Amino acid sequence: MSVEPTDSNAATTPPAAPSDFVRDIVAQHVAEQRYPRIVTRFPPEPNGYLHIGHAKSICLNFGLARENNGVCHLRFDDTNPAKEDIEFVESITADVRWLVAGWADHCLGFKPKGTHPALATHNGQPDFYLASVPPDAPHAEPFFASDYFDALHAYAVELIKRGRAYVCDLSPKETEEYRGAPDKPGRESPYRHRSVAENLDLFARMTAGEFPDGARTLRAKIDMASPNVWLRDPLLYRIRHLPHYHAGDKWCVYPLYDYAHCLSDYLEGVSHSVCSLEFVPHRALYDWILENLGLPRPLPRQYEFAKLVPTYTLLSKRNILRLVQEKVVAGWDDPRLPTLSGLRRRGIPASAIRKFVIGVGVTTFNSVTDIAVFEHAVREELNASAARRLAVLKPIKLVLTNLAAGETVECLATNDPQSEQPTTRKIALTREVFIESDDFAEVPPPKYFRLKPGGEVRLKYACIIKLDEIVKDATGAITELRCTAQLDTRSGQPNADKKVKGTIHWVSATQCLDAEVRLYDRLFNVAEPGAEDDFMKVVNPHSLDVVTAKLEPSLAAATPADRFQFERLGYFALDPVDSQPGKLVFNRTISLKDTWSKR
RNA sequence: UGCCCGAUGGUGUAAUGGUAGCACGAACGACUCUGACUCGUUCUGUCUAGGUUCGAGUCCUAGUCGGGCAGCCA
Repeated sequence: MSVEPTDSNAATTPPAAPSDFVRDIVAQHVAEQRYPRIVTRFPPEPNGYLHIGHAKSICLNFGLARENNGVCHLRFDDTNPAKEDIEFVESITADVRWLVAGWADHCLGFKPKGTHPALATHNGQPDFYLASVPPDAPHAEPFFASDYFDALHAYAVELIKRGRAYVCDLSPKETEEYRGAPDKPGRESPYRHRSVAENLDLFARMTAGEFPDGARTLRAKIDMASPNVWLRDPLLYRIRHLPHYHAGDKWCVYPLYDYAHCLSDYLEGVSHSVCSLEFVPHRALYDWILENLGLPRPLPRQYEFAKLVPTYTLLSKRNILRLVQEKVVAGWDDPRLPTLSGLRRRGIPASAIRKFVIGVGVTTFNSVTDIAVFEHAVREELNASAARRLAVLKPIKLVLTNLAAGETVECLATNDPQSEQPTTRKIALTREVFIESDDFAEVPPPKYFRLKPGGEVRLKYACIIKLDEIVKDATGAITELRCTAQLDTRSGQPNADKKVKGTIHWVSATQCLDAEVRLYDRLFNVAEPGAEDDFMKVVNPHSLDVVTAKLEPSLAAATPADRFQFERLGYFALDPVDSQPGKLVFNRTISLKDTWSKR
């Protein structure tokens, strides 16, 4: 059967659920009931801040969960005590919760604080398992791979007993030499054929701290001639005499990523382990470890997708760190950075980030996404939700000569023109007002609709004015514009319908607020800063312009949660860090599209 | 010169052997008390060469181009 879609319904039809190769795979597994439940995970290492690239992974993993009545675990992949810190688990947790709030909160999986995988029996076999709880359950916390160190160690002993792992005494340098090269097979370690008993003994002594860092490793016994170098007896455990920020000082052997990740997924009952393309060669190892342990429950599988690469931005932790350290930006949450904390501070709604990253789709093709797509998503969200206000960024004084000094003319301004039933507020027109200096030109270019000598414009929500005189000081600088207000062109007055080509924004010079406004622009001058020899050479020196603006008085009541459109200028929000009552600081989230200045 | 992966307008993505569509972008126009929004028109595409088929973006073969893989990082 087929039903012809009608155009009249198109606007109200909700957008189709996302469709991509990962969702296709999951749908098939749901259909064949391969897993008791769809469980995904977002597994950051707590060694930096999350950025918009992570948002793509978060939205994919949480999206998979919410579309399949599943759950997505936030798990810290913290197997390297040398790099990780509690500071990052806090910021990452806050960022994830902010991003999914109101969209997939109900899919976020935490676990009871302090719990570790429990040993149980599954189909008559011993099995470790750790179930999730909702994040708002009492004493809930995210998952930590470091909570699995006991289970992981037990699995390692099992691999040794099965003759699938051995303790190797090769030094780091020797290990590298024995590994060979992608086009050249490796050589077997001389320690590869130790007895199970000897391996068990040595691994126990490694764990007990008998050997110094780097002296020995635990390795999987796979195939030193494999064309996939990750299968050439990969390291499972290394010795690190270092305390761990979460696991404490119990351990001096720590598992490596490939060993810990697949088993962490299994322990949590993860069904689909979705990661980025650089892990494709690791997939064979992911499967090998799980398949060689004789595990009783259905095994998770790894699927890979291409990372997000937006133009005019840099995403790697290393590069962002350099921008922070060299003080190109003020910190990890600088509003010019693509970090989630930076974007949030800039005033960008989480919903806009979600709309963007979901909209770009999920493929296995390395692509570059035009940042304009992101900017469009931000404007679309804000246009629908931001309250309209009047503000002047770079003021020039204008005197309405036919108004008395103390006289005020009450005007009604619309708060939400996109709404079905717009609301209004009162603003005062006075003899002296500020207008934007860009809205006046003594020598106007062609097709200039704004204020010019002898010309007329409308003051938004007020009346049409005519420019009579330009007053300059001794140096020739303009000090004020003297105009006549045509009060009968106000809304509701006889000539309200009079048309002029230009409408400009303004604020009363006697009833206004001063505020610091930070005008942000892109951080780089080239589309692909990462492709430069040194991205520091292409930093945009004008990425931040700080002005003292004049705001309409109602903005004194603004809170950091508010989003505003300063009409004809852009979208603005209070800086949640630096703004104080009485000393307001606004960030420009994004400008309005400007098809005029482009000419 | 080993192995793996990929290739659809300027960009991103859809089409699962049967009309190459959507979005961003750009240009032009309409509307406008935001040069915004909205609306309309237009623009540009299946890497190449063979093959299978009634029919190929889709399947096969070869090539070209691009990405990835040799951390005791994740």
